[in-house]
Amino acid sequence: MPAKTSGSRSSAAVEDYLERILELINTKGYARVVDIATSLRISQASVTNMVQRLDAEGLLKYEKYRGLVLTIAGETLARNIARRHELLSEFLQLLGLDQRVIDHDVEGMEHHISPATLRAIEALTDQLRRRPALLARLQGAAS
Amino acid sequence: MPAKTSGSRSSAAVEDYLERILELINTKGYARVVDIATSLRISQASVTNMVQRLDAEGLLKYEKYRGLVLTIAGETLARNIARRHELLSEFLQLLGLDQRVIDHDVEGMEHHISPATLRAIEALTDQLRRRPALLARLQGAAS
DNA sequence: TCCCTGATTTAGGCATGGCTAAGTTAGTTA
DNA sequence: TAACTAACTTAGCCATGCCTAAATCAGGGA
Repeated sequence: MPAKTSGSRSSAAVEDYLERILELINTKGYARVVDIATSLRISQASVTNMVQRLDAEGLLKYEKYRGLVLTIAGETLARNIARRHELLSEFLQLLGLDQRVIDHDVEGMEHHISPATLRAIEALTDQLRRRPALLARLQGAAS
Repeated sequence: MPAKTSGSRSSAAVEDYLERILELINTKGYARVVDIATSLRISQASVTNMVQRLDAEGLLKYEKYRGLVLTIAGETLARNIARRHELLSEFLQLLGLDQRVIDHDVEGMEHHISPATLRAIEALTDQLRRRPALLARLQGAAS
């Protein structure tokens, strides 16, 4: 079986891991198993398992007991996932929703949004930002 | 353990079943195992399994080899799920997205949208409908 | 250097929600 | 009414991803 690189859809779990790993690397400079586990609120054992799988899929380089780094493919994917997360989050913020609701909904939705839909939401967000009157009207309706 | 009625979050799978069952009942007058299976593109055995579970959860009444009907709780829930699906679908249609993309994304997202977010999107949809100029600008960007 | 401890890994399970194969049921048809 | 067949159910299995408990590793201090 050839190494799976850009093909083969990533699962929601894989996307969550990559997103957190990139975030940890960006903020702390590295991503240890214990940090990933804490951040995702899952056990360290589960993280070890998934990290081995991500290594097998070529999304990161992993050395037992030592640590891990994202591959180019993994980092590119992680960046796209992070960007999607941010765009959705900004869109919902514009609608005046509570940040906890936003975090919950984005976490659930983000794995199911196709590129075309994301582009459309991005364009909509841009337009909404320029229409404060419209926004004011919307934010009255939110929780 | 008391019968679980309105409490306890439904899984995405449960929501998908209820949505299809209501749709079948509305269009054909009944929902047989074989119809549900075909509609959801899963095996009849899987449907039997889930239908028994939905019966145990009080969302429908099921008689072996005979058929099923939604309970009040099940129908209410199914209607809410269907409405959420429609609202999301209409919103994405307004953005000018391809119907196949819409179907795919809504199916994925719908189970993760909270009531507050749904209300906000509903309000946004209402406002967008009144602004053809804005819509025209958006639909240029979509695939 | 030896040991202690926190970090990590392995082993073995569990729940969800799919599947196929092998029966069972019941309505239709001859 | 007997049998055929489509619909349905049961039994047993699989993958994904999570878990806990029990090793194992590695770095720092005595």
